This record gives sequence, structure tokens and C-alpha cells, in this order.
Amino acid sequence: MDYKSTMNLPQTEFPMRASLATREPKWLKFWEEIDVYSKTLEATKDAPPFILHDGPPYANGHIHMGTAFNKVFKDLIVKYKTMRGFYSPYVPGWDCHGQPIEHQVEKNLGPARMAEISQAELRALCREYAMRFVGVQATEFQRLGVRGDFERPYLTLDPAYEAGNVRIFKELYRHGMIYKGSKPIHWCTRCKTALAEAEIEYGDEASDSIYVGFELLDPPDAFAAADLPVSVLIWTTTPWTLPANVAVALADDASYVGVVTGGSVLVFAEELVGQVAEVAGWERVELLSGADGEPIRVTGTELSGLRYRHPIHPDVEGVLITGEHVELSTGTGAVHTAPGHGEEDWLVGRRFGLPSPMPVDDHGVFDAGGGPFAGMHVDKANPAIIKFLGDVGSLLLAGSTSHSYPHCWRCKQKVIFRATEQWFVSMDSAEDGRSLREGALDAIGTVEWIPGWSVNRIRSMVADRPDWCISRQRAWGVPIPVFTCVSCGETVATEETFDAVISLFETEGADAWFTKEPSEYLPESVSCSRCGGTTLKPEDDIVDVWWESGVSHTSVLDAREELHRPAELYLEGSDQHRGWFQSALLTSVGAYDAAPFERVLTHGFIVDGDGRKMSKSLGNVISPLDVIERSGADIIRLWAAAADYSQDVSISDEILDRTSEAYRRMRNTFRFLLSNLYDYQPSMAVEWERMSEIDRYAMVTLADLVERVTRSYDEWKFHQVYRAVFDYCVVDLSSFYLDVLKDRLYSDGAGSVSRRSAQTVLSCVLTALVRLVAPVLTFTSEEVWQFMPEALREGHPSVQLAGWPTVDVPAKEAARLRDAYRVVLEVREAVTKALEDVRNAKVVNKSQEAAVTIAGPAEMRVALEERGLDAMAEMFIVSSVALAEGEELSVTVEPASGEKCPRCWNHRQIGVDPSHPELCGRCAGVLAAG
RNA sequence: GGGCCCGUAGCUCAGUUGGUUAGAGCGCACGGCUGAUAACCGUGAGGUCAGUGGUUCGAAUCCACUCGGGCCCA
Repeated sequence: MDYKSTMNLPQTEFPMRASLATREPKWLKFWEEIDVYSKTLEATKDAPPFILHDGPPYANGHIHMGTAFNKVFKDLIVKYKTMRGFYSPYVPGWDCHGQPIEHQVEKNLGPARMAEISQAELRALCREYAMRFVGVQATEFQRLGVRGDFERPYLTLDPAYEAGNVRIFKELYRHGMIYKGSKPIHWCTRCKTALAEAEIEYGDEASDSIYVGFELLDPPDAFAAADLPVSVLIWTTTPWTLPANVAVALADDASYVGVVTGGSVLVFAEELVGQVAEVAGWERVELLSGADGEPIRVTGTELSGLRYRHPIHPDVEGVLITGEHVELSTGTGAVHTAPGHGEEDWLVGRRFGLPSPMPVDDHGVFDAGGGPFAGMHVDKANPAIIKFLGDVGSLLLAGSTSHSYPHCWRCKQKVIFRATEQWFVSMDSAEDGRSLREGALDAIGTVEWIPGWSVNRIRSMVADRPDWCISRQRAWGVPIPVFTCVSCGETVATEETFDAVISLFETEGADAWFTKEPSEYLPESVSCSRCGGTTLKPEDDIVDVWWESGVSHTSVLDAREELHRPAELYLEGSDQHRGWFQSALLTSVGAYDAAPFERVLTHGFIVDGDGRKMSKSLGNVISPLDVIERSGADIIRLWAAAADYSQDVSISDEILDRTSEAYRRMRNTFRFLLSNLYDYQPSMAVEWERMSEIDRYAMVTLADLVERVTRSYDEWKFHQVYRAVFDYCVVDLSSFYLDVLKDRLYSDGAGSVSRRSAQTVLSCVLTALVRLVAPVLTFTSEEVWQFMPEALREGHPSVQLAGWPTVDVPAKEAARLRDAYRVVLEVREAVTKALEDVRNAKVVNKSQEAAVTIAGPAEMRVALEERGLDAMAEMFIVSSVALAEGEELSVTVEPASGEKCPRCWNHRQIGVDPSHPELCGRCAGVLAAG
């Protein structure tokens, strides 16, 4: 007889093979059809809010693994919070302005078209470009399973968003935190434009290389003793910057000596004497020495403050200072400093309160500040200056050198460093009360930083950062919203003008700044406060894109009714300590004196299997789009959840393979659960008191799992969620409970209490587990949900709406069961080992063919006896269990004495029931009842 | 060069206030099952805890330095 048909073997349509790449899009469609995002918000509309505010990625190019990781991470938090019963809307955003887009559009146009296009037309093309990639990335993010308001994302180019920039600018301006200053930038004298770092191409270039002595006006006694003129010797490759010289920087601790040559004393770093002597061709070097014959040595610190005669302008004095940037590897250890012509010089100049003269105009031509070289282009001036220095006797020597030098990407000409007018956010001065720096540092203390060390990073960055230069000399962005009086040059920026600009931007967008005259939108009453002039010119510069994204706390959190400021969470990669976290913090503190976020979570960067960053040149780039295509988005999501994000996160083919294997393991666990619930309804549930003990124990492990997983989610430790769930599937379920349960599920009567008890547990496990993994395995959990018996779905159309599981077990009994089963599982391990031995000896194969005798201490035997020897046989999946006295745990195995029941394949006594003489008693009973 | 951070088996992670032979799962090897079957079960082999030096009775854990790596500056 075919007994197979009399058994309750597993049945399910849930496919073993995931085929995620083809199935996932169907679930996306399903969610769209039921509008799951709106449903989640509707379901939680009266619940406490949890706002994760999205940091806007740049609308340029396809997504990469870093953005994929970040978005998945956000999505799993939002989904978890939603399931936990929080109102958690998610509004994705994009950063749409900025130089990379403008640069790309410019490149696509080519220089000829660029020359004739208007700024308004260029902006329209940039907008088109940005919108295209917003669309591309939105599709890609959604393909990853990210849920949010993709119908109505926030875009930094939206008119209302643009207006928010002005609101914040107005507040900071009002507080005296914004000022106009100058700062050196890359400048192309041919294109007459500022260039961003990305628009610079470096290439080798031959430059002058000159050594020049600056005569000290008040030489220190030690060097003056020789009664010769004393000069400090500098080295430079840009003679044309000398007219703007204001200082010479020395290294604090380096020792400087005086070299006697050609009737004067040249002071420079002792370490470089040999090098200079070689270049200068000195046969021998005469160092100024003291009475003891030792060379006289003076440190940079001791020399600082001394004054020298300016090399170009004889009536001007310069000063010796010290700086950490002074290197002793080349040159003279005395650095010519022109704050208008170099970033380092500018920074050190600011520290010492030095002036920052800028004698070079937009065309690269000296004005009166160039002294004898006024009217000359800087390139032409170089040889003239060298000749001049030679004539006045300051030049030690002139040669040439080859080094890497920046060039304009468009016209390929050399660029210069040139200070121009810029707008700054001041960190340290405020008209009323605290400075922005103090306010920001205080605000940092009110925020929860995860992981904890990240507070050190943001704090030291804010504490040490220079003023924030927010000006950009570009077209694609939001203008600095101020005006200049045409007649006297005064800045005009008042509450009236700001408000007019805010309403202009709100209605027409920032484009109007470039197409309309100020008189068209400013109130007639606006005039210059200094001269009363009424003709105003709008500022040309646009604002740094970091400022733009920073103000999303106002343009998005405040502006959208479903959101609020401060957000409960900002979540980005660790690079954003300098980027968005800081720009958001500074603009928010400046305007509101409060942080825009309650907590900030940062994750590491995505690196390859060897911990190296991904780069085309290393050939180790893995695209999320390829992984989706090959393995599915849930694999990316599982990988993201499994990683410890507080460090850099590795990805490689091997890691993805391991992730896929783990995925399959969990998927199969779900499949097994589903396949044994095909004939189960919640109405059949067996209550706790009537469950068999192992089933109660299984409920305890499930309750423990839910507790542990929930805690891990709440503590933002998602890799522990993964770990706990995975280990539960493998250790608690697959290799123990489910394995043990098979006999009961398959062979006991379909409607028997024993089988229904097992199914009751399985249904609890399934409905809890599917919820626990839903934030991570968003597609697979939905698939499982839809394959569950309808009644188990409790009317929730999607697992995303199903809420969070709770499993209650009586605490006292739970504790007792944990203790008891610790012993049982220890013995079980010994039994499986013993079984393996006899299997190797070819005595038995299947464990059911074995009868085991367990010897061990009394305590242990009591624990086993309390469960019952039949229950032990069930748990060890053997024919029978007997106990024996013993000191140590030991297991002996013999072939089972009974015959194999042809129905359940257990070795039991056969023929106890005359109606089915070939079967074991249990099976005969089942058939008789059936 | 500076700030912050990281380096435990092939992979992903545990290792409580420093305390017995450093753990888990996966992978791998070998075996079993053939009623979860491109599944499932079992056993086993894998680690100078990046390296060196120190503190200590005792260090993966504390300190210093070195090497390798990441982010941000310069």
C-alpha cells in the first residue's frame, strides 16, 4: 500500500528559487497599485512621528553602491519605525544645482555654443539635465525597494525651496554672521572666470625659479655684528606675485643661519644651506659664527616680528611670521607670502591679521599696486620683475624649474591664484550674543551622535573650521540675495529687499534673478542707505551648494506639513561631517539657534574585499544595478543589513555569494513554514496549556528572538538583527525544532492536537519572523506574506502594514524551560556525535534506526526524565532512549530493536493494531481514525 | 603632514569591568538522507586576535610605536 498519500506532507506554491531579478518588479507594481506608502501614513496618522530626513544625493549619473547602501539603510529604518507604529513619512530629495552639472552641460555644448548662449538658456539646460537624472535615480532607488513619496520629492531647484535659501540668508545676515571679504581662487585670465577645482587640469610647466633677498630693517644683533646688510632669502617660482607680498613665513622650530656672500648676509634655514649652495654654485659656504666658532643659529620663532623692506615697493615694509605650512625640503625655509595669491598664504595672513593686496585685475594685468609693472600682464611681468630685482641687487640667482601647474580645462591656459570678493559666513563674530561657532558647539551637545565617536569628529571640525566661503562664481545655482548700489558700491540688503526676493523666488524661482531688473520686484522705497541711490545691481555670485542642501531643514522640514523640524534623524556617510551635517547645523544654528536634528547616524564608506576604496583604476567597482540584475535587490538589502556600518563596509563577489547563500537559507525556512501550514487556520490554534513541552520551548525561543531583534533595531544595530534572525533559522529552527517536528507534522493525524500544536507554533514563528525581516528583505517578506494562509494575514494587504510582532510566554515557565533545554541540547549534541561514530562504522545510517542509552550524572538524568523518554526519542530523532548511571555524559548506540514502520519510517513495535498489522501503533491509529 | 576611525578563522560577525585550551554561522572537506530535494541533517579541519615593544601574576582586551586601510583636511 502507498502510505505516502495518507501523510500530511508539506505543500506550497512558494517557489524555492527566488528569481528575485524577475519577481521583484512585480512587487513594486503591487505596492504601487495598492499605494502602500499612503496606506502606511494613513494607518499611523495619529501615532508619534519619527522623521528621517533624507540627505539629497547629487542629481548626476546613476546610483553607485554607496548611494544604494545609504538609501537601503534609510528605508529599513523608516519601514521598521512604521511597523513599530510611528508616523514615518519619507520624502526623498535631490541636490540639483552646482558646478558638476553646469560643467557637464557646458562640455556637451562645446565652447562655440557656450560663447553665444545666455545665462537664462544655460540655466534651462542645466535644469533639464538635473531633472533627467532625478528621474533616473528615482527609478533606481525604487527598484531597490525604497518606499517614499517619489511622486513629490524635494528638489533644490523648486521655487519654494530656492526661497528657503533667502529666508535663512536673511536671518544670518540680520545676526551679523554674513560678511563680504576676499579670498584667492583659481582664475583664468583668458576666460575671465573663476574656476572650481574640478575645472582645473594639472600639467607640467616650466617656471622661473628665483632666490631673492629681502633686506631686514632691524636685523637681530647676532646677525648684525658683521656690519653687513642682512637679508632673509626666499625662493619663489612666481615672480609676478612679489608685488603683492606682505610677509615672509618661517618654520617655528627650524634653525636659521646667516650666510656671508657678496658683501651681505643671507638668512635662511640651516637645513637647506647645502641645497642652496649647490644651486648657487658656491665653492664654499661662510656661515656667520659666534665667538666660540659655532655658527650662529636663530629659530624662526625668534626671528618672527622682524621687518623687511618690500622687494618691489621700497616704501613698504613686510614682516616675518611663522607658519606650520613652511617646509624644509625645498627652497630656503623662508616663504614669500602674498595672501591674495594663495590659499595657504591667505589662511596664514588671516591668522596674523595681514592685509591682502590684490594688484592684478580680471585680465591678469597689474594696476597701480603693481608699482613699476602697472599695466603689464603677469606673464610679461615675470622677466621684467626678475630684471628689476637684479638691478636693485636683491636677486641672488634666477633659473627655471619644471613642476605640475594648474591649467584651465577650457582654454588650456595657465591659471593664476587671485583674490576676489567673496561672501562669507563668519564663525566668530555676531552682532548680538554668541558667535556661530559657540552656538554650533552648544547645539552639537544636544544631539545624539551614532556611533558615539562621531561627536568628536563633528566637534573638532566645527571648532577648527575657518569662516565659510559661500560665494561661487557660477551660473547654475541660487544667487546670493543682495544688491549693490551702482552709484556708490554700497551693499543693499534689508528686510524689505530680502522679503521681496523671497516672494520673487517663491512665485517665479531663482531664474527671475537673472531675467528681471531689481526695479521690477523691489519695492519703490528701497534705496541705498549711504548715498540714497536707487539703481541697484543684483549680486553675480551664487551660493555654495552645501548651503542649499543645508537649508532643507527650512525648505523641506518646515515647509512640508507631514514633516517637522528638528527631524528625529539625519543619516549619511561619514564624509558628511564636513558636508551636509555641518551645513545644516550652521544654517540652522545661525537662523534658529538650534540643531536641525535630534540625532545623527553615520555609516562608513563602501570598500572592496581588501578594504580599498572602489575606483575604476583598481577595477574593483561593483554596481548595485548589476547586482540587482544578477541576484536581486533583496541581496543588496541583506548585505547592507548584515554589515557593521560603524566601520567601512566591504563588498566583493565572495561577500555577495555568502549573502545569497544566507538569503536562500532564510528563504527555505520560510518555505518550510509555509508548506506545513497549508491546512491550518488560526481557529485551530492549540492553547499554551495543551501544547507539548517542546512546542512551548519553541515559543520561548521565538519570544527571545523577537525581544532581541527588537532591541537590536532600537539600538540601530542592524547587523545583530541579521545575525539573530539567521542563527535562529539555522540553529533553533532548521537543525533542531523543525527537524524534530517533521515526524509529528507528517505522520500524526492531520487534525490531531499534537499536529495542531506544532502548527500553532509554526504559525506564530512564521507571522513573527516575516515581520522581523520585513524592513530588510522587503520583497521576499511581501512574497511570503502573500503566500500565507489568508487568515494569518489578519486582513493586512501588505506585510508593511502588518505592525510589529509580540510573543507572550509566561515568564516563570519560560525561565524553567530555558534551563531544562540547555541540558537537553547539550545531551542532544553528544547523541549526534555518537550517531556519527556508528554511521561511520556502518552500523546504522538514519538516526531512527538507532536506540541510544545515555549515561550521565543524576541531575542530568532527572532533567531528561522530566521531559519523558519518549519525548527524548522524539527530540533526538531516534527509535528509543534509555538512561544509565554514570559520572560523565556518555552515549552508547545500538541498532533499534523494532521494525521499520513502512508509513512513518520509525523503528517501533509493529502490528499492535490488528486492523493494520504492518504498521506501528501510532500510524495504525491515524489510519483507523482517518 | 594634521583630525577622526578601522584591522579577531576564506567570508560576515561575538568576545561583558584585562582572568581557564579565543567563539558562532556560512563557506570548505568528509559522511548521511532521498517525505524541505538545485533542499535538509551530521562530523571535521581552519586563528602568532595586523606587527613590535611595554604595563601586569595574567593582554584580543590597557599604553607606545610600526605597517596596512578609510573619510575629511592640508
